[in-house]
Amino acid sequence: MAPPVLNPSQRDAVEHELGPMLVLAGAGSGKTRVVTERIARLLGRGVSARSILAMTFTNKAAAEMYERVGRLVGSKIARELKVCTFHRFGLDVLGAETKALGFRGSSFAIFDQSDSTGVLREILREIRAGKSYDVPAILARISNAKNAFLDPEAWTDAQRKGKGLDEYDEIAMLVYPRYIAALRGFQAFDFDDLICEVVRLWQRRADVLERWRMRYRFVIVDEYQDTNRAQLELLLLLAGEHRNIVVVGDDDQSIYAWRGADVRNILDFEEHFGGAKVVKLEHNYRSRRPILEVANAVLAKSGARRHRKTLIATREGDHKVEVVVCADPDVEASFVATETQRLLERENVRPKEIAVLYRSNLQSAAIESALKERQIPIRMIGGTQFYERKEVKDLIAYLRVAMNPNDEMSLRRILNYPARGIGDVALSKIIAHATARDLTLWTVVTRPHVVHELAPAAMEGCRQLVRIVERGEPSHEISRAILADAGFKEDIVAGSTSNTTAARRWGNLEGLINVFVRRHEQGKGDREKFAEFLRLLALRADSEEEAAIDRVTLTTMHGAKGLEFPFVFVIGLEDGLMPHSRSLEERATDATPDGDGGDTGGHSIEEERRLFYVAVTRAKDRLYLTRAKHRGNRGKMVPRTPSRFLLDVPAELLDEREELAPAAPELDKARAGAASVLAALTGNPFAGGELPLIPRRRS
DNA sequence: GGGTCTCCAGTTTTT
DNA sequence: CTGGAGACCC
Repeated sequence: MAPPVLNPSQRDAVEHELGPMLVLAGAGSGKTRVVTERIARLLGRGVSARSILAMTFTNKAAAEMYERVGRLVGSKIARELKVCTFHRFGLDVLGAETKALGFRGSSFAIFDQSDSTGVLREILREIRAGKSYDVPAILARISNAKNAFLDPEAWTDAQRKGKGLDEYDEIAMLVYPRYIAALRGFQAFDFDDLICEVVRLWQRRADVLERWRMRYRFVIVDEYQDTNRAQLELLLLLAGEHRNIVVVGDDDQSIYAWRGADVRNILDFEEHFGGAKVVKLEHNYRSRRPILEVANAVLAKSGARRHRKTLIATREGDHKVEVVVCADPDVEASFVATETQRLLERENVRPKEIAVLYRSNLQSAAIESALKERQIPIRMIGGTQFYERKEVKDLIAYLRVAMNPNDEMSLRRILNYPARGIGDVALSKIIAHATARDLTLWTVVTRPHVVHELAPAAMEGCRQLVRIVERGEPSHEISRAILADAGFKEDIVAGSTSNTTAARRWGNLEGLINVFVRRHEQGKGDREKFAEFLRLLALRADSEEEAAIDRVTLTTMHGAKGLEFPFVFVIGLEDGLMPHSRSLEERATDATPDGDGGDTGGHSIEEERRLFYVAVTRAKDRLYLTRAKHRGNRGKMVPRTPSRFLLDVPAELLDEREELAPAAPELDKARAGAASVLAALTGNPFAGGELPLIPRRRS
């Protein structure tokens, strides 16, 4: 792929030694290579591996970087480096500084979204019963405030100064301080805290900051365009003095403003770190020329403030990018599936070389079934993370309580799950009793008879729970016993709308237990390691890798960032979907380039354009862009206009054709049916167990 | 306390 | 058309 010799700008970046540097790395320009070679070079120049910190956004990116550096310098030295996600780094700092934080004990919990949502829901119930709010929406606002490094007061000020405060702003401002207090009550941090609390700690404790500054003399940040204000503050504190900071990123691939990323970080890097060297990597080693021409055409129309870059092709090609205009989504899906099948059968392409990208998850179902009908193996990226699934979290909560009965969040979660007669009334009585006497929740649950007027059923429920939890030291065997005793299977069957969902959920639990078994076999099954594993689960979204599998990838355009495929379909290129209608609603008034008016989350049309650019640049050899002329909108079919981004591309760069009717897959139905049952398990990365037989739900 | 019904809304998502 | 959450009833 990339030539063995570095090009001049790459070499420039690799050889940089001291002081700040911004590497503007266009899509496919070999940035990971630059980062890894630069680390190797630093090491070769005598820099101690222990003083190098490289931060990324995802575990996957961190693992890849670590692995590639290892190949370059040997795993022994690589192990001394700190290569991790931002959040992991935050966790390390907080974990090492529990004393300075004034914590009781040395550990704290990490809350994921659903934990946080639960806490917030409770707060809302307390303060304003009656009206129902979109709790995740409020949480998102609080999260945005944290990402912008605004505490409740600063945030309130900023909000008041800005113009339109809607109901949700008001309510979010009201609950923000309470939310923080509630987390502290649980001795917990949410994801955002892992960054913000480090900054706060460093701000008030110069001595602590100094230690970390001394420790990490060289800081490298990947995907810098995705950093938020809080992360910038962290970097300014950590590296502002020695200024050995290298950031790598591409403002043209900034697609996460809606969750707090602030492109201004990369645009204004030279102001934040004065005298920074800037290197642009514009040679693209991934995509063939016709694909890059489309990508460049998309960016050429950008009205955003940006570091100007134009991708330079290094690979020729004679297939123009194809635009396929389909009658409707069914035709679109059947086109994708038929063409995929053709590639697999006639052109000797492997499934894993193909990807289908869409703007919204809603679009995946049609493609998914069209491919399944033809028995083409698929893998879907995204969707609910394994460890976020309800049933998985339920079992984990049991284990956490078994490990540590004072884990109150987990205890509350399982107290009445599966239902055992402890409803709202009983729960409030138990909590009231505990609070009044300053007892832990667990203490009360083990002695339910002391609670005033507790219903006999609830009392029995408590005893039952205690029996289940106190079965013994948590392990994979105990996990199975918990599932059986607590009645997970029965609850899942009763609560599932279909046999396949029940099978999938039960399969997830089997998968989780498989993970425990594997850890046990690897000698990581002892109490300490198991407890630590349970505690940090929130941080490992994608622990198990399914890299080797040979399947067609289905993912959102967001999910595709950082990936590449020889053959790519980008579907649904219609106004309203891409760009998404939400981005079109935006008040046309505040077009301030660095407008902080974007508290709405910053879904600008320009971000949609960049998203399209990201999608296009995933393709190495061939790119198909599809759209439907009609699409169902809540029931009825509505005519659709082509995406404005498609219209931004000169017609001569595209090869357009129409697809009017679906091509029927040639295949007998019985086999297709069997395929879809099997496919129900494909969402499970650990699919190892057999499909459990679950009785049909009684009707 | 728990099961059923109805109504509403419906981007993107890592840690 | 779907899923989730709240209202409502047993």
